[in-house]
Amino acid sequence: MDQPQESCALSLPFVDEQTAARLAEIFKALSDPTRVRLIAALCAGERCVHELAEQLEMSQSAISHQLRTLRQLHLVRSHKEGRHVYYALDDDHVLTLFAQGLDHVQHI
Amino acid sequence: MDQPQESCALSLPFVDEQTAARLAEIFKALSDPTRVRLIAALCAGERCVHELAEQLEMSQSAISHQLRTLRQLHLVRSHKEGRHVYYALDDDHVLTLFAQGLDHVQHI
DNA sequence: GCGATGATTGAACATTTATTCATATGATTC
DNA sequence: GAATCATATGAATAAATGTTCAATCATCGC
Repeated sequence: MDQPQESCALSLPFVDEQTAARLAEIFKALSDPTRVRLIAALCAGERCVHELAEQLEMSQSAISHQLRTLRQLHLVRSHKEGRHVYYALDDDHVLTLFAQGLDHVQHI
Repeated sequence: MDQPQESCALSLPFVDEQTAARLAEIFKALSDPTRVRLIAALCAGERCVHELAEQLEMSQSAISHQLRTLRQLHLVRSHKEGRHVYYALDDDHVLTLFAQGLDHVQHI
């Protein structure tokens, strides 16, 4: 508490501009309520677009746009089955980050 | 890998709209490169505004504005000493989140 | 008090962002 | 082939965001 500098110096030796930018980019992916809800929904398993739109009570178009953002950031992946496109979480990286954020929010 | 839904259902039972909003708000705090660099700088210990401005090579005004954002989100706290205002990380909550994000970025 | 330094504030501006709307593409069913 | 369903896309709009600029407030040394 009194000396945060020492407890941090070990794990965070140096953050250059590029690292800061990439870090910000990752956090930005989770900085929107709609995207957070999408990630949360996909935690229960893969879903197609109109299922997500129904669950979030938002337009299919809005959901599709946000899914594209998440896809471009490699947070979700998609595969086609007939006329449906199923989305799922891409890797566990962001999931742990997400869960930890949730932990913080709920434990206050 | 094959069944992300099951590994998640345990830790993420339900995320309502309010929780999603608060979660997004926390991540949003770290979604800007300047704020990330500020947090990183403050990991080395408390700093006054013009030190931070020097280190980040940005105007004092820009830094002050961002510090206000961080202060309002309770990520940093400040105290006055003479004409200097020293900023420090507020709690460890966000630090662990920050460190984990950094971990992800660096281990790819 | 006066000038200089450190910090905050508000307005202005440019940029980004999220959603809506309309439209297009692709696949299925009849 | 026509109609329908599921999705994607692009333009448009409104809202939010980050930085700059100018002005202000507070504190220190002279």
